[in-house]
Amino acid sequence: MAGPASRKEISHDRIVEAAARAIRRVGYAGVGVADVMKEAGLTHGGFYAHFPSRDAMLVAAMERAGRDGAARLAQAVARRQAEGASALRALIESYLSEPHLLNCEGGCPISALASEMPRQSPEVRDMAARRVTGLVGMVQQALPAGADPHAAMAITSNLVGAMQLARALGDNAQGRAMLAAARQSILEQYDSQGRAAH
Amino acid sequence: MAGPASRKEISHDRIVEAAARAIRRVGYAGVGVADVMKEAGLTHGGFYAHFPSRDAMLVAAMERAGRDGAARLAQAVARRQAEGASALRALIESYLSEPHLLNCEGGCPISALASEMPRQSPEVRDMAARRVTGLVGMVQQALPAGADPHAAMAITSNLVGAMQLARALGDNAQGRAMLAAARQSILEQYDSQGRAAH
DNA sequence: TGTACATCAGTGAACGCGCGTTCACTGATGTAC
DNA sequence: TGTACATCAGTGAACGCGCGTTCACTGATGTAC
Repeated sequence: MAGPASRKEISHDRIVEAAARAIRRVGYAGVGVADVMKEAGLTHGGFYAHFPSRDAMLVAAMERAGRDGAARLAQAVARRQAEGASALRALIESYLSEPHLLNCEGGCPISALASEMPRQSPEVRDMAARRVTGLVGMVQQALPAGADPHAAMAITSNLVGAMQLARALGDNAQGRAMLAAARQSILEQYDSQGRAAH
Repeated sequence: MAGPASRKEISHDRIVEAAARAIRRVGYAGVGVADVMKEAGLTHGGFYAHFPSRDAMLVAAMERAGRDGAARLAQAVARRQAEGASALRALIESYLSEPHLLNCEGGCPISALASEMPRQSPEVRDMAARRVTGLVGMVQQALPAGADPHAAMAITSNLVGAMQLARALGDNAQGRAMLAAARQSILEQYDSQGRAAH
């Protein structure tokens, strides 16, 4: 990544970025090579100078989406912690927030793609599994040092499940109730201050 | 549904059943009209005598999958309750079981399809939302009478999230750990006997 | 600095292929008398 | 009971269309002298 990026590297980056957004917006099965290239400002013919196959693009897109999603989440968490929230509360309230509910395209790729993962190629599945492990790790770090790793896994599955069900129900009272229920339940069980604060 | 089923009704039923399995196996985006008809023992040409469109089939398939999944789950729950488990424990251990992890095609359509739901037609989304509400209802009934409805929502999202992440991780130690973590966490928080029993 | 050439990134037409959908037809089932 | 006809469920070929992939070509960039 160091050094001046060549013209091709710049294009490659734009393609990956477009693909990372596309998989979260329309799903693995919904992304087309031509659409992604168009969104990157190119024509479809040049695609195979950048990737050996559509599947290889999916792998790169998943990696990028995971990295971006994690970075964005970390930012939101830091903001909330600066306002005095505990690490866990900051994470839970950032992840299960209304902006994240609405912004699937720019959010966590696990919530956006979880049920499609078992149907992907081994390469895509491996990358996806790594992203899941990464999210569990972020949750683990928000817990007190030495916390049971099972807690981080359980919280992660609750985060992902709640966001997906909320999106399935839609941007309405039902969807928001799903997010609120999960926030409340997790904090009640795992946040030392319980649901008292905020 | 009463009365002797006509030849066409029998075929229709076989098509819906095949579609209900197909959506859970390959996802909404992965099912094709011809595949479903073939699995039902018919040729694709006759499809439009049964449904006005592929999308209408998806709606019927979702309804059937939800009904079947719920019935199968209720059976498993009853079996476990007969062995002395609490209603909640029976539900959690049935849903987050290894057989359910492996049998996506015959299991809960919400776990199989959650992340694809926001991308479907209004008709499919409506049916899917009804199925989500149904699963929340089953959890609610397994909780003590008068329990906070938020608890049922939180538990449901944890169930669905854990099953999806476990499937994403695969049928290995990681996947099974995800299921175990969620089972433990839910029972610890909501089962009156905590994690003592069993 | 200027010229000639090689390299490179991207273009756009073309390819097979499988999809959802349509439709003329077939063969079986049911009905009328 | 037997015959003639109408109805019905399903068949299989065909349709446009969009997909992933390939490839001959173009025009810009970089290099040699």
